[in-house]
Amino acid sequence: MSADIGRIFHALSDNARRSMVEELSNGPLSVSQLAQPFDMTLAAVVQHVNLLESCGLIKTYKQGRVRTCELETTALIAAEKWLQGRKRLWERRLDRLGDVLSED
Amino acid sequence: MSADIGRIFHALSDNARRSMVEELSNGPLSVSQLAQPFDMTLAAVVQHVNLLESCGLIKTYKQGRVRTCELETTALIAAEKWLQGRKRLWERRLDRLGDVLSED
DNA sequence: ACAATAGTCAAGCATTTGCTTTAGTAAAGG
DNA sequence: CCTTTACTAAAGCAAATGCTTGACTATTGT
Repeated sequence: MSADIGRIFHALSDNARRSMVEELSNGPLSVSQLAQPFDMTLAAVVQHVNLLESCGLIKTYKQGRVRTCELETTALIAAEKWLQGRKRLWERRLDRLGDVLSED
Repeated sequence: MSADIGRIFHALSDNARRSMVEELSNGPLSVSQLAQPFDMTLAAVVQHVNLLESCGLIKTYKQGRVRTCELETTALIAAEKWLQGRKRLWERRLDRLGDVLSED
């Protein structure tokens, strides 16, 4: 569970993979379509796609010879929740601190 | 701006650094205190702290010989916003798709 | 049947990452 | 003053990462 969070953040730390996720948030694309904006081999793009799928950021299905990639929100939500959790703890602490300071 | 997002995600992709952020969300700690739970040299922890600070996840100030680390929410919020943005686009697209399908 | 398209697999390679060790500096405490 | 504490800076190293190339498979179009 919390080990997966690391893999999600790692996936999103790469500029190319983050761009791919951005493209896919506008709708599904084939691997070749996804590869088009990038100055790298199709083989490299496939490796990125595999990594994105393995950590649950995208889902893919193949029909005929074309593999279609589609965004999956579950990993996105998991990462969001982790960030919110840290922020919430921090803010709650500041609130308690404020309470103590405003005592008379 | 969007280049920084990559550095934030990269910082959070490491288990040790993510644990440090988790610890710091409960309140500020000195570098030595922060290092205590980890099976690694202080020098290694300092390197993590430097990286966390350089991408805006934490803030540090030194007084005497002790350097205190404190969580900063700005980077946390930036990452959260990016994730929300992707999720929102994707969900809006699903909504439009639903509208088209429910036409009579 | 033959070629073009779409993707896959494996090996190899330069760079980056996460550490370590060693050698320092500066502030506190006895 | 001398030692301990808290951290820092630099060099080095093994493992991981992001690519490439080359060879290959499976589907589609002519």
